[in-house]
Formats: sequence, structure tokens, C-alpha cells
Amino acid sequence: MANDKLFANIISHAKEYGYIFQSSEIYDGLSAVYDYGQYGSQLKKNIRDAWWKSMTQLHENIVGIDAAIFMHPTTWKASGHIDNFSDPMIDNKDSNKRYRVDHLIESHAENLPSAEAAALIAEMEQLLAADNFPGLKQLIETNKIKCTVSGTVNWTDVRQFNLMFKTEFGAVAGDNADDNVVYLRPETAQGIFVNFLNVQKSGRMKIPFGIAQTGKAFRNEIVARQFIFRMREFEQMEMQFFVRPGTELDWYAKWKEARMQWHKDLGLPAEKLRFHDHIKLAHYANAAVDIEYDFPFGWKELEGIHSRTDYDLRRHQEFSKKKMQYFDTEINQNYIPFVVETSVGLDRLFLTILSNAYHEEEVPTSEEGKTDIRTVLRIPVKLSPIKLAIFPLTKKDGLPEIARSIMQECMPHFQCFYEEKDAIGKRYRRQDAIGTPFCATIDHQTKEDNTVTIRNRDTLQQERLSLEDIKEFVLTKIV
RNA sequence: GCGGGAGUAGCUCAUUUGGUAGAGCGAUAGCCUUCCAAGCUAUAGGUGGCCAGUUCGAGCCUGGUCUCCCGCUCCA
Repeated sequence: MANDKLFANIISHAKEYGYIFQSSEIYDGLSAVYDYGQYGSQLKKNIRDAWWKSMTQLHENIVGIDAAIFMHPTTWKASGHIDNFSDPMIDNKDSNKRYRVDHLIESHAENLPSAEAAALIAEMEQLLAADNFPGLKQLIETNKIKCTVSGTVNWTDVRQFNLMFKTEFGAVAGDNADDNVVYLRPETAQGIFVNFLNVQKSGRMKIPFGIAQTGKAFRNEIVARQFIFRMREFEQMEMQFFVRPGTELDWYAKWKEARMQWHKDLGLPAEKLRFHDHIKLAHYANAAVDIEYDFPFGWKELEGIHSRTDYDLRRHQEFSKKKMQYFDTEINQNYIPFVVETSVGLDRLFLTILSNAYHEEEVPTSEEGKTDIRTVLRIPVKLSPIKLAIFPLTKKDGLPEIARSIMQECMPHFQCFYEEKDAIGKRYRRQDAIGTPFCATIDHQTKEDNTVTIRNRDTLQQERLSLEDIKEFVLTKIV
């Protein structure tokens, strides 16, 4: 199956079986925003829980926090998010090259006589100060400023590319609207950095240690695409690991391997995972690598591992005037710790698991020689939304009662699904489509010997188990 | 953002010079009781993505717009 077709099938399957819906669909949807449905939300939670457990429960020196989405606006000055992304931009439609408007006009002014140049710059600054974008475009057009690549004056409108969503804090607007501005966080990392001292002191943490967090982040992407791969509202799972300066690259190497292994342990095939080293490093990093997955639309970033140096803590120290330091008793030194970050996109990991799980396979039917297509989600058992479906073979003869008693026993321990409608084969297929690994069917033999059939999603094999063994059977598979 | 493709019932599709929408599957209720989606009966479900224009009349023609997919671009 061609990858485009495969991807389209995965998307429609996700909708049809309650995994992912487009946001506000009845109002034509909201671009690049999606909702998780009844099974999707559970799968997402299971992935998040697996990550959380692997980070916090299984590491003595990593603790979790849950920071607020709103943060003090100065946070984003310190992090560099405001300064780097607040300039009006314009695109040339022929070359697709994007310019900062002020740079474009200034470089044009350099070739003008000084009087004209000064007038042009003055006008530009006036327009910039007023956020007059149509005026800026007009200015570019009347001065016939050309794109250096295409040589044309075919420009888009001037737009402000601010990646951060802005809103107002407090119900009453002040005289100066800027006083009330808060941003929806564009990354969760800063919530960890600003809490570094709180966690270190209250938890008596000793370096090296980590702080983990999962949560929503928001980016006003210019182009958001590819289903849930790039959304404007998304969820990150990240861990900032604080280390002694000079040791950061060793820890970077360790986490790089540890994180790759974690994805493999989730059941993702090794041949679909790879590292991709960053050549061009961000302003805060001295080493960076992506773990990429071979999505139906190509190799794309799933997780980033970054050696962020002491950039973030140092900047928060500067802006807050609070010492973001740690006294290391082993070497009797006070220092700003260095940070190694691991950051996974939860939605991306969801898509990875869904893509990897989706299979259309040919199976024989009851009719001799004929085959049928079975769509099955081979989601790892520990992640699947429903663990056990319970079916009475028929609605009569007391079979539903037995099935209900199994439900009662298993429900407190894992997600179950009860169904008594339709032929048994149809019920199996429905569970295949949502990825339920086990189905227990109660038949007439159950009444004689207290055994039921357990049907396996992946092997299609059936085995008979005692009623009292069902719960344990499933429990041993989902750890 | 630029270029290309698409949008009719929950899903897959039909409606062949414009004459106010059909099928299969699915769903629901009941019958039947049968271990891998295909038995029987009945019912529900669409202002044709949305808005305008042309026309006596628009699912079909025109324009705009929204959303999705693909390529390029972007992604601290």
C-alpha cells in the first residue's frame, strides 16, 4: 500500500473508531487542532503513564512536577522566546523567501542617497511603532523594493509571526493592555527551570538529578500539518536533568541511548528509529540530537535530546536576580548546573504507536477459499485502551449473567468492554479495530466446567481458561 | 505562505448537456442462537462543507471562504 493511502486510512480509522476527531468539527473544524476520543484519550493517557513511570518511579533521582500553563511574562524574555520571534515578516511569493520587514527596508535604504534613506527609515519606524502592517507593505511596494533572490516585487501581506499565543490576565482590562499580557507557554521546559530551586531545596535533591513534567504547550505555527504531527496545541513529556558543568556531554550520551532504548522497549521496531544529529544548534545548546521515526510521511522528529548548557538557569538568574545555583559538596563549589533535556511529543508518540499498530491483513472466512480484510491495531498490550472484551456467546441461557460477573471482577483492575450484540465474529473484528488484545467469550461449556475462551488479537489463537484465572491472566500481560 | 488535489448519510460511493438526492455497508430496535464481520423484519439518518452570484430552476456553472491531504517552505 502506498504510504499516502496508508496514512489516509490511518486517519480515517482513527476517526471512525473513536481515537481522534478534528476539533470543533461541527463548525468546520479548527485548523491543526484535534480532540482525542473515547479510545484515543485512554491510549494517550496510557502512553503518558508509561513515560511518567519510567522517568519518576524507576529513577530515584528524578521527580515530577506539574507547572501551570500561564507563567510570568518575564519568563519568556529570559528564555529568549519574545526577542527572537516578535518581528513583522514578509514573504516573496516567487522565491518563497521570507524577510524581516525592517531588514528588507534597511538594506534597500543603504543604496539610497542619505536624505532619501533617512526619510525612508523614519517612515518605516513610524509604521513599525504603530504596527501598521498594510502601511509597511505599501512602503515596500511604492519604493519598489525587490527580493534579492527572485528580483520581483510580488509580496505577501506583512504579518507578525509570533509563535506564542497571547491572552489577557485578569478580568478587567487595564489602561495599558500590555500590562496584562500573558502567554500560553510555547514549551513546558521553562516551568521546570523556574522551579529548579523549589524542587532542589524542598526535595533535598543532589546533583545529578532530574525533574520530569508532562503537559500542554501552544505554538502558533505558521503551517501546521500532517494530522496530529504538528498541532497548535500539543502535549510534551520532558525531563530536565541537572548535572555538574563539564559532565553534561557524558550525560547527554547516556540519555541519548536510554531514550532510544525506551522507544524500542515500547515495541517500536529498531529499523524505524534513528538518530539525527543537529548540525545547526539552537542558541542555548552545545549538543542536540533527534530521535526520528519513519512515519508514513517520512522520517520525522519524535523526541529531542538537548544539552542546554546553563543557558536557561543563567538567564533566569539574570532576569529574576535570584541565584540559580547549587552547592556541590563533593567538590565544594557553587555553580549553575548544566542541563540535559529529553523532550518527547506525546501526540507524536501517539501517532507513532498508532501508525506502527495499524495493519490491514487478509484472513480466511468461514466460506471456503474466500478471504476478507481484517483491520487490526496491534497496540502493545500495556498501552491498549481496552484490555479485555467480554462476550456472552448468546443473549440467553444465563450467559450474560456470567459475563457480567467477569466484568465486575475485572473492571477495578483494567479497562473492560462488554458486548452481547451481533455475531461473535463481528464482535471480535470490532475489538481488533480498536486494538483490544484479549476477548473472553462465555459459551455453553462455561456452565459445565467454568472455563471460557480467551481469544488473542494478534495470533487469533484461542485457549480455555478457568473463570477465576481470567483476571490474573490479563494482569500478567499488561505490566 | 506558494502550488496541486479533495469535500454528497457514520463509512465507501452513485446521481452521464443544471430539473429540489439513491445504494451498499454501518447504526438502532426486535427475531434467530451460530467461536472469527455476509440470516430475517422494521426504523432512523443528508438545508449536497459554508456564503454569495448566474439561472425560471444549482450537488452539477462562476466567485469567495472553511477544512483536510500532497509537494515546497517553516518549525528557537
